[in-house]
Amino acid sequence: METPGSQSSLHRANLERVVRAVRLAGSLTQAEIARTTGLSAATVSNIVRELKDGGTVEVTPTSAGGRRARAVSLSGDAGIVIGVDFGHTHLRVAVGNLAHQVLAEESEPLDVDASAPQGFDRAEQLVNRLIEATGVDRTKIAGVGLGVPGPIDLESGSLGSSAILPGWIGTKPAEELQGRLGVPVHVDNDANLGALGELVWGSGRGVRDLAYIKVASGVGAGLVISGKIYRGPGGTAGEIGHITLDESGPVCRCGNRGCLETFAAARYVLPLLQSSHGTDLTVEGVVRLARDGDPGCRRVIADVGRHIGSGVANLCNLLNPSRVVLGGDLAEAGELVLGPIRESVGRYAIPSAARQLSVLPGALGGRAEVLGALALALSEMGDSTLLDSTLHAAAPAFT
Amino acid sequence: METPGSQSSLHRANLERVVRAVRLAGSLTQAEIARTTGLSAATVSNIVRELKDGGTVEVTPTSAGGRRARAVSLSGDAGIVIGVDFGHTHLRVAVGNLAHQVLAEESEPLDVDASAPQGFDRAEQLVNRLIEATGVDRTKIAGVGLGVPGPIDLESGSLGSSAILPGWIGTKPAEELQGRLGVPVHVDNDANLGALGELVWGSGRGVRDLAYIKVASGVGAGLVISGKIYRGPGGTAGEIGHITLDESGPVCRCGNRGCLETFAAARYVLPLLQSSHGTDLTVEGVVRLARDGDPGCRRVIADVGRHIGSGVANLCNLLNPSRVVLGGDLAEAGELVLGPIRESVGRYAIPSAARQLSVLPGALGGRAEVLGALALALSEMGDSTLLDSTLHAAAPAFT
DNA sequence: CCGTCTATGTCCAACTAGTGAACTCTAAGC
DNA sequence: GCTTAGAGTTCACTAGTTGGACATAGACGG
Repeated sequence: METPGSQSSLHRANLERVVRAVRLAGSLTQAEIARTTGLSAATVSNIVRELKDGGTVEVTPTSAGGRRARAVSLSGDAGIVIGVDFGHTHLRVAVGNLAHQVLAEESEPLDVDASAPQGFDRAEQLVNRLIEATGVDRTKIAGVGLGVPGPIDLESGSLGSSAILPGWIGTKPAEELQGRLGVPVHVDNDANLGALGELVWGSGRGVRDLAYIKVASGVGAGLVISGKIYRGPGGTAGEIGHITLDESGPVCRCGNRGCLETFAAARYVLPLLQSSHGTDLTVEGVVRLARDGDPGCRRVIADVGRHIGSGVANLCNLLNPSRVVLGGDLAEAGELVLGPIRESVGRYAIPSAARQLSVLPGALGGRAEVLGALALALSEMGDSTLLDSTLHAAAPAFT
Repeated sequence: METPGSQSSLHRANLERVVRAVRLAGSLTQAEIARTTGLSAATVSNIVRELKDGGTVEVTPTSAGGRRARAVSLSGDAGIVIGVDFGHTHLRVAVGNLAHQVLAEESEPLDVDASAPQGFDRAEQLVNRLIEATGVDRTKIAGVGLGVPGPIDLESGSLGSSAILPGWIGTKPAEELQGRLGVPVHVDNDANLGALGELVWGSGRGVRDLAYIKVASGVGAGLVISGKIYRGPGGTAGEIGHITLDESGPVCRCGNRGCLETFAAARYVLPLLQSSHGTDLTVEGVVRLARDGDPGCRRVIADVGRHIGSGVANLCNLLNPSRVVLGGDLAEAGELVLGPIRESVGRYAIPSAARQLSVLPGALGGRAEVLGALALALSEMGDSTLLDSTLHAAAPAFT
């Protein structure tokens, strides 16, 4: 069964091919599947029957455009995936199906002082609430994607140092949640998930290489290379927030000086405006004021943009992505921040690398990470979990 | 024949599997092939027969250890690949076979004033000389890898601006050489090929992610991600030489200021020593003097190392490779330059990314690029050229 | 309203390719 | 000399894809 290179593995690959084609297009007729996958009509016929029997796919006898085409689409309840995202102040949960449809989504404020167990309790409750609300079958849950705002150690799966709260350091979020929900949980940091979210549903659609830059309390980047998250051998790729811009700049929480983060992250930038604009400013507030014309806020945002642009220029020289997507609250500032970023990139990156680059704001706002968590669950389960169930379901029918 | 998902494609994949297993191990018995590939003994038997008939593989009736095992190895003359490398002052050619053995290698000085056609003439001659010297069959040449010291435009295949000589700009080296030699030529820049060379034969063996930093007249990096050269969507990834270290630093040939290159490349560094050490210094000379204890040269090399280290730290934060290999003449300085690099990396990179990083000197010296060109020819042809010939050769035997 | 046309989906026979089991072969060990 | 164990081969079987024949049903033209 598990032998690579056997015909059954080929069959499996073909099943995946069909499922993927259907998923990408949303709905296809068998003839279209045959054309896009390159498989013969006969093979497609067999595979579709098998998938239909397994419940993965629905065949609607559509009498749509023409003669007698039956539209094949992923059946909505074939499998459910869940995305959970712990933010600095929010907890977000989304429920989706294998057809890449988001069935429900909800967020609630997360108390900054909450301990890790409390956080997981809240997450579990919210997940349960959404499951009930959408009325999906719990046994259909194929996987959960989990986003945490901090580095995850690949080997141990534990949360590293620069996380939101000291109390969460060393916890193993995936294990924790898996224990509560009883389904496989895959975890990654918020920047990577944001990248994945924008790639699948947002500003990164249609691109294979993408850098998602998230500016919030810290600055991080999620890198997508050839359609996959790139984490690096040690799992800490994308730490754009700690590239050095000024060797004698402000001391950063990482211990170095003049990191990009010290010029762009909320915790370092907001204090600049405290004396003039009061102490309880938020990034959102600054953005709102800037849009309304406040010159101080505009200036600060532009400066942040320029610094981010320097970092992006480095990224651009090294990796040459075709698209950079800006996420986080700051992205709401639109051209006020994107303009300076582009200007900086144009100045500091080599022209051949900068020429093809497009810098866009994220299209999903704060939802990027939850949706990315959904996408993670989908991609981590491969299509294989789905297909396994198909095979198992189909097997009795043949004996 | 070209349909994906068909049995023939499966068969092809299995052929490749076997060839790869044999190549990696050098020599295997059929039973061992079966174990490592996961294929059944019967299948292996068939595949080996097919490959043997096609001439790709040799079966030596070894009466080695035990009962009756026949060692299967790639036949040395099944296919020949050639690597050609144009350096700033050298032309290097290597001839190898599919078993990853280098059969011959030769270099000669290349006149810096040579025009592009002269250069290609010389390359053609040298290739012919080596082919004769090794006595290989010209018809067995499966492909040629070509290295050029400048950026290659992916679409047009023409040489970009920052190349060695103005006269070469706009030429299409691959076409040029392909026309003369009559076999497929694949071209890439020297940094990428150096990375590939070190990956396959040098300091990068056994690693999947590698950054090769070449310091010469310019500074460039070749990035290997998941075992493959990463060029980026625009083909200009790895331009580590032009990340900005000091916004008000020296003006760089790229138009920006304070690029890493202005602190590390020969053309900017050698003048520093001119007043004290004379005008006709070379990097090699500086390295030699430094090893003999010359304090000025040591200082300059250490400074270069520190600056390179800053760039590597950025690279490390963004990409988190597990290994960085230093190439070019400067690598000969060994610890004199590696020490400061490591120190800088330790200072400017975030600890979790720096921890697992090893910084090594290249093991191949000036040969890295030619050998990389060989590897490029091997990888570009995939195993498929090889397998095609097998299939074609085998086909008549069946009819 | 009816025949023709065309694209869809299904069925069947042919073919490709991998697999387990039985078999042969060789050298080592007792 | 006999046994044994691992290596490689052969053969019958099975899984799975494919091309072609066939049935179907709407569109189009008369």
